[in-house]
Amino acid sequence: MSGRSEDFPGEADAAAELTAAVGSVDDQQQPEPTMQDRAYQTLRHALIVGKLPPGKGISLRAMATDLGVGVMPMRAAIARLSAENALTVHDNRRVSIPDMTTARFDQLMQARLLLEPACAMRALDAIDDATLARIRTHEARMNLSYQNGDAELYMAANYAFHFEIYRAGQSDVLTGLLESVWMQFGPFMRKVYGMVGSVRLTDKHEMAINAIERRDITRLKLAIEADILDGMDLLGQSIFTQTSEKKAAESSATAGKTGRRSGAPQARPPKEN
Amino acid sequence: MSGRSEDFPGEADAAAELTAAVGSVDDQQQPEPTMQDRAYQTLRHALIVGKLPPGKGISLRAMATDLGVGVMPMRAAIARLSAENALTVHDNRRVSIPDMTTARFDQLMQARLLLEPACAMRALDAIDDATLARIRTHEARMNLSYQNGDAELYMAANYAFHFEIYRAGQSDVLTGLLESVWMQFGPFMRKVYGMVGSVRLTDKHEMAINAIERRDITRLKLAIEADILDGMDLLGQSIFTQTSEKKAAESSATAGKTGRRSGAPQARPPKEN
DNA sequence: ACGGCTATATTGTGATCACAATTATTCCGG
DNA sequence: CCGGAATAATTGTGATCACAATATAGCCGT
Repeated sequence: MSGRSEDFPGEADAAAELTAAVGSVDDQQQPEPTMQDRAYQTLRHALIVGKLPPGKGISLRAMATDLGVGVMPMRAAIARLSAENALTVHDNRRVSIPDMTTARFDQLMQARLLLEPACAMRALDAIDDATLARIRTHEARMNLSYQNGDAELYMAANYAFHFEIYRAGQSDVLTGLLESVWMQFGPFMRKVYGMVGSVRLTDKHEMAINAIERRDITRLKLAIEADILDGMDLLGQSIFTQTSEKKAAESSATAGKTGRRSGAPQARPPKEN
Repeated sequence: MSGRSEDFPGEADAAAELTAAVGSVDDQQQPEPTMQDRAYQTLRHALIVGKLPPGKGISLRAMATDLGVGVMPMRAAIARLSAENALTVHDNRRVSIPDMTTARFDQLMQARLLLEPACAMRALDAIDDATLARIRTHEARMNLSYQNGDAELYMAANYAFHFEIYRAGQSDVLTGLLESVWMQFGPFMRKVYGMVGSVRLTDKHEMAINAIERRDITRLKLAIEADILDGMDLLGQSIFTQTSEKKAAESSATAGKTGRRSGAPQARPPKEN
């Protein structure tokens, strides 16, 4: 389990892996962050970057000792992530990374398709040269990490790219909702780590940058939508074993209605990994 | 109730008022809820119903003694609500109800307009007779509380009405995002407590029910959008002193771009209120 | 009477201990 | 060799104490 190529770097003892390079994806407050913020940011980064597998159980004390923080800050961090639906709390009072189902995948994609184009449109003419330069930097970092095969860095740059645009829209409400969505979406990416960019479709990020330069709002919207749909196809066809290939087409996110219901919302003993 | 008609029931000593009728707006888990869940549900209900004024400071120990719970459960509840952006945590490490600004109001309305019609459309043909009966019950409760002038009950029934529909869409992701939005939106309602339904526009809830009965998806979408826009006009014109009346038309949520930026995200000492 | 300084009170953060419940492990009888 | 019962370990929840930082009240000098 630990040595496979398509598997995870440090699955059981993700301690050192988690703490590495935490502040790269998000940092914006200087008044010396608290310990619970450090714990939160570490876990958050691991989630967005796809470092944590779906269904993995999260133990309070174990994670605290792994991360080198006390139990109390870790408790606050886990509580916060649970509130953001980035962690699932079962009725056993035990928390874990949410499971991966086609229904949840479609829901997350629909949320992205509803919110992200709107955020981008809000942001369009609020993007000044400095912001555009940062956006280009993120895209360059993406291409670089793509060539190097560094999937985690690729994910981090992808997150930074999108949210650099969305935050320019100056809607804390929408970006807050989207951060929750991305944290829920991150663990899905883990399953396609080996094949990130295996089929390199036309880069929708360049299209988005061009649209921003030309202040073309409809093209920007289309670029964001196309980028989301690309990822949707890539993940949807790789994660879930599609027996009937026509289902991939009609299970579109905007169409919704996956038809499958989960019965009790969350009532299943979580496996430790 | 006890005091002025348009004013709040118990502003400073909201202890007994907060604990009253907490499980009416939301209850769904039987394995004896924990103390932190009780505290969370109480505060959550107070937020959705509009019982808490914007800008009000939330003290951990004070709120704990007021609610009759320990400090630790209250800490967890506040942490959870802060993560859902229902409470604002300042860089002073001090939390408060978010402030009321036109920018935030527009952002919340845009989020509602983006998510709620989509949720309703998802739900349409998943609404069976039992669900429709519950929806009618909520609407009846709304009309009743409207006649009695009970604004809090009106708000609770309104929440129940909408989410009875949205939850039928079976998208935990979208409903989770919407719950955050509604908790942020609740305190805005407090400012128009006296004038709820003062101008009784055509009831969009009946229109929604009719659309559900006839399985008319476009009419349902229009009904939800119209309901949101009605509340937007009602609140937007009452809360904020609109000097130029044309601004009310062009500050539409879908258009976004309120133009006002808040500078530092959250850095202002909260008044205890 | 008013402004600036000190002292008191209250705040959030974090550690440590205790407890009940659940899970994992061990051990014994078959 | 296997299955079930009893023990041990680990889990989340909550209380209590300690501490530094902030806000409030009080006071005195002008």
